[in-house]
Amino acid sequence: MTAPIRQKWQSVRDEVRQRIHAREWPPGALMPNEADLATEFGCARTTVNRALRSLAETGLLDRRRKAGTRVAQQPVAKATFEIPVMRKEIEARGKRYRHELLSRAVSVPPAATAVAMGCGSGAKCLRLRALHHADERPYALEDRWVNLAAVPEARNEPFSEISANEWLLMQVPYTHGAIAFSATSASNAVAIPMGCKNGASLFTIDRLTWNKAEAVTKVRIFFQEGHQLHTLL
Amino acid sequence: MTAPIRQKWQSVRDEVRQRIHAREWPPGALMPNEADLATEFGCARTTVNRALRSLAETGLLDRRRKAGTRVAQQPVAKATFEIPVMRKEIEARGKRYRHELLSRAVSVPPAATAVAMGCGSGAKCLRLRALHHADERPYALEDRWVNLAAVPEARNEPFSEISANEWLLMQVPYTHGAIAFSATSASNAVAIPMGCKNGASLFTIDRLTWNKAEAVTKVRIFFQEGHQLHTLL
DNA sequence: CAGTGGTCTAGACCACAGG
DNA sequence: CTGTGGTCTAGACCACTGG
Repeated sequence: MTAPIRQKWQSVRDEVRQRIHAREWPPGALMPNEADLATEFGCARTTVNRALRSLAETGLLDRRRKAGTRVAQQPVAKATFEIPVMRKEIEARGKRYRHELLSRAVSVPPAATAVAMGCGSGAKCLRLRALHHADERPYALEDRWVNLAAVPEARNEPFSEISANEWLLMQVPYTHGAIAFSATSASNAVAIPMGCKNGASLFTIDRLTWNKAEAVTKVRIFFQEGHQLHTLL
Repeated sequence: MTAPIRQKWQSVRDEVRQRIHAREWPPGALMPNEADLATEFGCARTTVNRALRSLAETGLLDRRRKAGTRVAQQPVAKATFEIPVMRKEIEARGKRYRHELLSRAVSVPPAATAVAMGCGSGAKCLRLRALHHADERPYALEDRWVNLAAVPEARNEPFSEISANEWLLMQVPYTHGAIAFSATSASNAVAIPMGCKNGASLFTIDRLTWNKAEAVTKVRIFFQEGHQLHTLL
């Protein structure tokens, strides 16, 4: 069923992976060098290099100059998650998306937030709280701070029609960010709009976004009870 | 402070990223083709290809044959997490690691588990429950099913000294797997060994591991209250 | 059909770190 | 010092797909 792999570097990658799984090259073993493998596989060294590099990126191989390439002793699992725009995530599940702005106000964030964003302790930020609905059922609650020093245009944007989630992506480029996953217990302020019990266990994403040296936005998203984030290894 | 980038493909990647952030190539815009960029940057097309490929992998670019390379309209954030062996994770935080086996029994898993693992409904599995301690405080609770048809050696392994986590990694290769993150509410069976309140909100990882067409193990790990999983974007 | 990205090659030079 | 991976090049052919 699966189409045969035509690309040579993928064949090499698969063959190497195969040998590792077959214990031909057990964990910790030193593999032949690139030039020898290229000869054996009848291809250019560049091709072997690409294959081995891709395996090293997944953590299966450990490569060092002069020391050579070794099979990792304890491969560290690397899981890559895609964090799509909320609208797309919901529509991809075949549900209808709706965005509801709960509150919008300019204020000075609490000290902990200001520190995390690295903006002055008296800096004005725009705070937005919004619900993302899937088929009219609350799917996620978003609690966001937007740094007005970095994004002055946000002051004039109502965010009633378009979610801050999407608006920021369109308007403001970002250079880097940090993200954290955790589990939190629903407080009243969260449980009431979400329609879940107080104390319910909610999957939570915290995300901080920067543009150069300036924090753009900090957002915490609470997902409805039972929400899971999946991926393949 | 940061060492200058010597590799040309990284310079090209950074320059392209720069232009995108500067709106020189706004979202949706069509970029010049590889050959033209190679001329402009004074390098081989291969080098440009590697730079653009790396940007496409992070979701910033959208590349299609004949259609060319475009800046993504809504870059999908991709977060990569490393899921290390529990021992290393704890020791990396400067804490002392200890593994405690709570129970070990051979039995037939519940239907839902058997289905998820794709083993026959009457298949014998080894069930292990264990605590991972950090400085003698419960750090995570592991609830695992090991498919004895795939790993018969596990029947004779006590798992008192070495955790199943590490033993399986050493003994059994795997070809692929699935992983899911969620938030669960601590039942009594979890809360008591973990020393947290019943109903506490716990970050939870479910992981299913396969070797070829055979399920090797299914594990659910509950982390102590407040646990976070971090990464950079 | 034809333009674009995807890949492969043979050869070269270099940075790094082991011995 | 020397072997190894990391990178770069110039050129080539190919697969895919938009027009």
